[in-house]
Amino acid sequence: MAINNWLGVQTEVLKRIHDRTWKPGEIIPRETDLAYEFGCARVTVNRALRALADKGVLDRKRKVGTTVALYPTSKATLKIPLIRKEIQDLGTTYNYKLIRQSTNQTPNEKRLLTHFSINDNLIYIEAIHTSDGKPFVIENRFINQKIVPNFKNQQFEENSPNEWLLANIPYTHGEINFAATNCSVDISTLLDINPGDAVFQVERTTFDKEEVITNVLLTYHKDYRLKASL
Amino acid sequence: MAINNWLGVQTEVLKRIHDRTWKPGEIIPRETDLAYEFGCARVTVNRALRALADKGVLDRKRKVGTTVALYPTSKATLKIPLIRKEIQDLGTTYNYKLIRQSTNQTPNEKRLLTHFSINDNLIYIEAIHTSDGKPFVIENRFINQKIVPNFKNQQFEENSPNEWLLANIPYTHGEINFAATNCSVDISTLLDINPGDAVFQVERTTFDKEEVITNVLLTYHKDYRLKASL
DNA sequence: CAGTGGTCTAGACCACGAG
DNA sequence: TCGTGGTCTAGACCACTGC
Repeated sequence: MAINNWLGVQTEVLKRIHDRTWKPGEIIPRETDLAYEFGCARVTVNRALRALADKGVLDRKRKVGTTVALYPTSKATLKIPLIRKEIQDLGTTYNYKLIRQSTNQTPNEKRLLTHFSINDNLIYIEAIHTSDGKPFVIENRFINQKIVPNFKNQQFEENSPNEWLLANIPYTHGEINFAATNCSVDISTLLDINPGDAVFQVERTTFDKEEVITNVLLTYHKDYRLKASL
Repeated sequence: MAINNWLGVQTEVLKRIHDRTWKPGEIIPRETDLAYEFGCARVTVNRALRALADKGVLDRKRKVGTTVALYPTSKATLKIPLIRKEIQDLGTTYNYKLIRQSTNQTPNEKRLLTHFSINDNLIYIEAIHTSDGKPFVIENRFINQKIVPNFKNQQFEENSPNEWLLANIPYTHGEINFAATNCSVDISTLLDINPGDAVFQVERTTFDKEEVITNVLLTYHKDYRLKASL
């Protein structure tokens, strides 16, 4: 009869939320009581409830207790795969091509000034990733030149800077923005679509503590869908 | 000298990954050894490493050991707030207005057939959420009529169906899709933008086990940005 | 101050999976 | 087979927070 593993406890708790034994906003029994009821250690109950609180299903507060969250739709997990892997997972052939590369750039777009200062030296890279030869996404990337001291011009000729950065430059955190834009003439030519077509853009900035490592703008082909799960 | 809490262990591990004592792809010492080195219990090390594995920083495999992930950019957390809360957090006034509502609809769009079967009875709702009176997002929602047995026509006159569903209909999981589209004439009129402008769309479907509860398509005003963190 | 969750410990056994 | 992470237990003390 005893539930003696944390996943079992989690399932039972979810069941009770689900059948409305415990309703949204209501307080549920304290860990000690649940442990007694389930016939397991309090730590086991704690692990189960903590996991649910992480997911946003429960709210926990010391001294007050654990309540069923009023609005559990709070968090979604988004897997951000390597572009190469994303394309290969579609069963198609991946290809990377460098379009343009330059050094000693200064931030020349508004969005960059959020992250870089006006005198920063940046490496600029423009590249395209293709799936079975068809344009998949355009990459516009700025890299803080300080963090690539021995930069060579051949560096990103063959390989995506993203993969090189991930393997060589550790980061502490990052920001991502998603948006929709009417695509410019330049981009539409590269993606082989019409100017003005709506395209999905992802802007990602990664940091090493306070310092910006890189800022990248990815402009996807127009039928791209990003998926996540709740 | 001892590190005797899991956050401390986590910090130390991150430090070593960061200063490249442990490089991407490399195996790190086993839990027992780290516990001995840090002077704490193995469970404490386990908790720290498990948390990092959840974040995608480490890969763990039984019998093999723990390795530093090659491509740590794997997961981002995305907070999906209530629209009302999102608007109120901007410091603006929130308003909800029902545009149209009908019952006994059948799935009439391709995307719906992924989730509903052709004979399902659905409630359809079209509504607009405004921020200081300006259009913010259009909501097109289908609700499985089976799960709202006592549906009244006034139900969503004053309040967003989303909030009602969250508080009253429990769900087990959901899917989210993000896309960019050129907006239609109808939508552009509602959002007060030009037809063809690129708009950000979020399609969300929630399930109660295998059964679909609701499918909603949110079409945001054109300058909307969705943010997430790594 | 007192009640609740948060965490640590030492030892034990289990489950997966590489060889 | 057997090494590694995964988990459980019982008991203890800590930390936050409402009263």
